[in-house]
Amino acid sequence: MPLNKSKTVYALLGWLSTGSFSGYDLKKMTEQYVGEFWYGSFGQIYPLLHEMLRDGLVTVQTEQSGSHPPRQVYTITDSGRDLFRKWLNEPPEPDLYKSELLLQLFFGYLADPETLRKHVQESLDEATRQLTEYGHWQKTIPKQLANLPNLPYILITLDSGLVAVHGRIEWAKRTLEMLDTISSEPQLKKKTKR
Amino acid sequence: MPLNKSKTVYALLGWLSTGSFSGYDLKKMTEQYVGEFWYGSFGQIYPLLHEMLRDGLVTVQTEQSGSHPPRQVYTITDSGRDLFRKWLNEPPEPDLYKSELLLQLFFGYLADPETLRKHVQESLDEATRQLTEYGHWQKTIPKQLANLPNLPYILITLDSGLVAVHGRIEWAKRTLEMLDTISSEPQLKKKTKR
DNA sequence: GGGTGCATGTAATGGGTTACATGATTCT
DNA sequence: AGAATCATGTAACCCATTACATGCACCC
Repeated sequence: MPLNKSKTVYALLGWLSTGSFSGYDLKKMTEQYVGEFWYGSFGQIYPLLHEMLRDGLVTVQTEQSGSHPPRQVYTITDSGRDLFRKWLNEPPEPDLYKSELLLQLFFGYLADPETLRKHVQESLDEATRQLTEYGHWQKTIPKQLANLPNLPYILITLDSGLVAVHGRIEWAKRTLEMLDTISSEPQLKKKTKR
Repeated sequence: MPLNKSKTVYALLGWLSTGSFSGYDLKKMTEQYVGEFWYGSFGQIYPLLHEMLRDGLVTVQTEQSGSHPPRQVYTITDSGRDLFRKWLNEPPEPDLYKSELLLQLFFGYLADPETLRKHVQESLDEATRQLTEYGHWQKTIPKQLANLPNLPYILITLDSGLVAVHGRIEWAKRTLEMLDTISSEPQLKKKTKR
């Protein structure tokens, strides 16, 4: 249903409206700063940049750098800026969310309770790991990007991640307890046929 | 990166392990009960069912029904049950999440603050609407599905949805306030060139 | 009369991942 | 010595959406 037609173009234009970058840079920055809610592989980004060049949204400068392939550094054009601004003010498509874990839990009565527990535990671990990472961002971002005009907006998206992670941690803990009570209830306990 | 190779097959097998259903039924049930974290279009489900039939995971019975195309009612086979159970105990791939709204907010300093506010407000409205819907489910599901063995598991996934919605509401309210303070700060206020 | 729901299906298109190819440099 | 990082790109594949085709029944 939602979210297609390579909105990733706008992620790239967004970065390019703050400076000139190579495809490699753009991939890395996207991963680091917006990876929680947006991403694109090299196999997607490089062809996209070529299309953007063809459509006059960006220009390239080739930087010879001795070894490895020369850096192709892209710069946004006025027409690229216009398109980007137009998109910024358009209504966003609804979020996209899919979870294999929840699908398994929904039909979980047919699964081995211990295995299920293990997967929820792993989800909790991952969320906890992310929480400490967010704590790190909250400390360093205001210093690193203090000069960028979009600092308050970055903090908004950071907040969104934090709320989501807190929620997942809460839920996972509650779910672990629930799974314990389920598997200890004798009438629901699985038996190998006797 | 994550989540492909039509795990949707398992959503279908999940339902079919509780009874026999047509493609149309499966689409509707999936939408209603697991739509928050899983979905598939008709254009995906019908061909999938044909493949599953070919692979011996299900059988069909054709129900003549006078008007409209005859219902193709699918029943899971033992081999289908085996495959489903195997999947249930396999580690799930990480959740997939994408948000165009957050991407716009991240680069929001270039946007019209009022428009951005409007989109966040719409997200808040949608979340609020979902909250009342969840309240409805919490009341009706225990009665409707009391006989199903997976009731406690359904409540787990419901809880997950509730936590997420509460988080989104919290965040949206906080974000609206933040956007207000940003746009009222004179040094950051946008000006049409004078 | 027109919209919605029932009911199945196919075809075109597109979006995106994964894998591959290449190869020097730097860190462990 | 071997892994990771820098750096760009192409091709195969595949998953999924969208649009289309068909047509009856029911409700407003």
